[in-house]
Amino acid sequence: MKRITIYDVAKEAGVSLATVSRVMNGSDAVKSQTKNKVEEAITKLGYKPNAIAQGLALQRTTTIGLIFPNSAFAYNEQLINGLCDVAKIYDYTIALHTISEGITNIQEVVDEVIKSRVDGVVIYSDKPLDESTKLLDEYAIPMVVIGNKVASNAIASAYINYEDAVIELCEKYLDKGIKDIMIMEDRKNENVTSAMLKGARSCFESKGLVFNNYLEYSSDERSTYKYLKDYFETHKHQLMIVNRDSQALAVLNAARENGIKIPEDMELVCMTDSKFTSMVRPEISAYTVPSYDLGAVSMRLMTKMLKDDSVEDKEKVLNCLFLERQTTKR
Amino acid sequence: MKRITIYDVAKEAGVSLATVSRVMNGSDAVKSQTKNKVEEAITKLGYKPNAIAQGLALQRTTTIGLIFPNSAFAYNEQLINGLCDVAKIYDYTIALHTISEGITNIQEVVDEVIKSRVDGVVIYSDKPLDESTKLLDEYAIPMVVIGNKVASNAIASAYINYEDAVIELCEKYLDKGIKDIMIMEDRKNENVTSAMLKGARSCFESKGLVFNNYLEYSSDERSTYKYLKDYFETHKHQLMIVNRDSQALAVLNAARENGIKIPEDMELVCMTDSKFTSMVRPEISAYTVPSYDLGAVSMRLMTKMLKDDSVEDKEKVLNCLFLERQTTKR
DNA sequence: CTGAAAGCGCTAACAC
DNA sequence: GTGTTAGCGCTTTCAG
Repeated sequence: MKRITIYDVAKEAGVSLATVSRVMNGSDAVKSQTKNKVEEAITKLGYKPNAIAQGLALQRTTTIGLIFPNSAFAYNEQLINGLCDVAKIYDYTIALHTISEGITNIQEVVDEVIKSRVDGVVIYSDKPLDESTKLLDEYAIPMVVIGNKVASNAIASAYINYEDAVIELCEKYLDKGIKDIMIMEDRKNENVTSAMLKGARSCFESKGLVFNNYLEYSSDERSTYKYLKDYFETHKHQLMIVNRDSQALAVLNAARENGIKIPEDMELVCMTDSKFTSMVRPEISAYTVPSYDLGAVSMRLMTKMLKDDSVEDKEKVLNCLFLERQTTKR
Repeated sequence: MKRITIYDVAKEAGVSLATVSRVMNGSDAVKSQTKNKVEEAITKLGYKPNAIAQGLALQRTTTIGLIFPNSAFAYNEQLINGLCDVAKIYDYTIALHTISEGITNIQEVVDEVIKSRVDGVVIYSDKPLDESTKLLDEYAIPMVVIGNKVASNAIASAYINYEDAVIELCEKYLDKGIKDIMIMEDRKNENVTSAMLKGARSCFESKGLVFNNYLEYSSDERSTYKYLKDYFETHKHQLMIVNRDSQALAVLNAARENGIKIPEDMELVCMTDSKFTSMVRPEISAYTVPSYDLGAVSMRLMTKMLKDDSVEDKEKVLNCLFLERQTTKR
């Protein structure tokens, strides 16, 4: 099918292209009679306006770029849904730019994004932001960063309040006299783990204690399990705090195989709930993370920035909620 | 920062815009001296070509649309990675259009896609294709459909060969004299389950038997578990075949709580492997699905269609491989 | 209320 | 080799 343009519609309706444009955009009052003629022509020809040409003429594309590490897809389904749903509500299209840890040159992605002339860009990052994203700032492209606390004029950010969650958790246990709390650190989510450590430290400090109990190991679930299997032969803690479901499972398996009973001998809390935590036995106590909301809020922030660049509150912090299940004692 | 155009570069370098365009596209031989001047100007000004203007001029956007049900994100991380990686290799950008079961009007999404003037569109679908996608065909937009067997001139497709996998599996068990094989059907993945049933039926038939053992229930993991917990009070099978990891977990839990031992009393095979299948105990025997490849192949198919529209083999079928673990007997 | 025409930034003939 | 110019499809003044 030949691509039909606004000219074709104009000819068919016997008006000028300007008039067609007007009825398309519902702008000025067009005489309802001619309006009807035009609309008939549009449906008759099956005309769909060319968003590219509109983009050129208007200097805006109504698409927002999304920079996302592909390793984060699996546990961010809901976040992406939130992002997409809100984008759809405000009639924005999402241009997806994935980055692969250690493979993709971020510089290149940023270049692409700039070339594509998106109206704004949303960046998800588990790690402190790369230098090269500063280029986006220079080009005055509105940005919202997810998972990072960033302060700037044209940059907004949204993230989960892991720090307070850990403070709450530690406080509860310290109050019960439980001090041997271990945080498992995997380097995949620097921001999250640093917030967790910060929370633990400040909580311990507030009680006149010092927190320095954390396990660092090279990540990937297989080796987490293997690492822990050795580790638990000689170690045990009163409470283990891990970040993701896969780590919690590794703890569960490794502990069991070393005769450590959960929750009797050792308790376990996962900071990021997923549908799997309640599907294994024992069910894993965890914090629900408002992942969908995080996406939705971030995109809403973006649309706001795009509308009036004076957004009052450029930093959105979302809290998570503890779900007591079977890996913690009542 | 003011958006700088090809005119600015031309002025800065003291040449015409055509020359700048030439060095950008590395086309004709440009005198290396002027080429240098231009390149200097480009870097000095930080010029990035406007992809929108290019799109208008060239009548192609180098972006391909991806229509994806948001419910499928969680278990298709690798597929998306495959899609993205290959798109990047061939310098295509991906415009993401999500659809929410029962909420999104597919017609609207298709409209958006057409307006956006993508060069092609990749559609992931667990279900038989919707009528409204025919519009894409009418507009002669190259399509590749993932997870669906579709035949047409401008449509290619790629999918996993679940049918043969099930045939192989059933054959093995029938040969051992095991006939009580149950397939669990969740309506979320119509295409997969229908392929599985087809496989089972044809295998049984080839042995002079009739297969009609399948459980249909309204999906979602919670209720799967609850449903099975009741079901296993009065039922037991020699082999259960399920589609996804969450279903396998539900079987595992429900069976255990009804005193059914796996694999001793009942064996279990999951058709779609995930990282969780080997993280639970017992580890779940499963078929590895070449999910990344499925994405990569699909996108490759797309790029091929975009280059020379005469792609010889428009149907790619990928096989899966059985991984024997602890929920099946040796 | 409607039409004519000037861009938006770039590519691709077509000249020189 | 390099410059000129006519579009690509649409929006938006500016006239009428």
